[in-house]
Amino acid sequence: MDKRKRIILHVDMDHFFTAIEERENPRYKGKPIIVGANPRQGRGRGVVSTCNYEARKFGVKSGMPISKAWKLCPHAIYLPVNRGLYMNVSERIMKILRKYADKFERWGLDEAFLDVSFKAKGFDEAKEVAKKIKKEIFEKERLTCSIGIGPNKLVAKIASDHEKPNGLTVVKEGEVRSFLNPLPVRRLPWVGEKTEARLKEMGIETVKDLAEANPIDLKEKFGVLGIQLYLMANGIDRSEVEEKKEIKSMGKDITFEEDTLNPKLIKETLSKLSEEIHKRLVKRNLYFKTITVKVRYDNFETHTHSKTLLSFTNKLQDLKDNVYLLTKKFLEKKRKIRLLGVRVSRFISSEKQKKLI
DNA sequence: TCTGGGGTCCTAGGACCC
DNA sequence: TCTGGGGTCCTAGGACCC
Repeated sequence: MDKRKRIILHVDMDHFFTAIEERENPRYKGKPIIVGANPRQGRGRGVVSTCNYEARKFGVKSGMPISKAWKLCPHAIYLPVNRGLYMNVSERIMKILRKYADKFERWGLDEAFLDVSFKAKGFDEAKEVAKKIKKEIFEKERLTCSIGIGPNKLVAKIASDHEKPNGLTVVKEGEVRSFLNPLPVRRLPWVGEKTEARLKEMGIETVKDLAEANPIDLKEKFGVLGIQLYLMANGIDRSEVEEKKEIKSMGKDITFEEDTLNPKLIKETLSKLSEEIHKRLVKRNLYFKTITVKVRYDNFETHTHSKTLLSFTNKLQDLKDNVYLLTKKFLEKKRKIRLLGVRVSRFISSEKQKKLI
């Protein structure tokens, strides 16, 4: 085990999707831009994926229903999610970032962790590395990012969010406690709406409250997460920066424009979803074993049915047959369907599969 | 004639991340 | 206000094996 103190950077691109759209279309500059579902004059059913700072001035936020965004800011420029474009830009940025790291971990399209413990001797040098990174990304891609530096991933991640956009926040070991203590628990990773509410019931609202809570109580209430929460609140995070190796599952969901019971539409949609997933499987050379179908009814109630096959397959027909079979169970309910989803999991690579035969 | 204990796999649901 | 689509991980019960 290496005893050297760790120095971790978290790089977070500023409002990534809308920043790319602004760059590609200079005439959008200075105007509110919202990337997400089609607003359909306020009748759209998706959510806001990303919005720029001009749109945020009107109260628009990511994750918000697109219909609400329309009410707040009808004159914004509404754009669909151009995932292919963002993925290309992301690839180039990750390539830049990787050069600066001893160890590298991509986190979604627009974030990454860099362990620079060897490349930088101390936090001051790490700060210089961060400045270089920002400079190179801006020169090559005309995009800005916010960077947090800390003794572990947890602190780096929270630090990158501290000052945005185009921020740079350094939190050294000795400063971790005073940095974290005043924050609301919601700022910690894995604390979402539900966990925040349950903590509040226990009288825990700030990170300081959580750090001073009884870990036994937390473990009882939250299981593994309870221990994790206690450690995080005390600034402890030993998780390594490491690139995730293999994908665990692959799926596609579709929300209908209107809730439906139309058997023809349902069958066609299931076919399309299966075909899309099959394409991605072939591209990655994967065989799968488990199929899951997801249905969301008109009242947002969501259920899944899944089936594990006796052996691995990569055949489209196997996928479709099982998807239809699993969906049948849902259709018997005669309730209108809002969303359909198909997911496959438990993979094996084609090379390994061939060895099995 | 009332039944152990450990391990693994499968299924369903739910919270959370970006 | 009315809730996307891409994922990961955890929990809990039941089946099944030895």
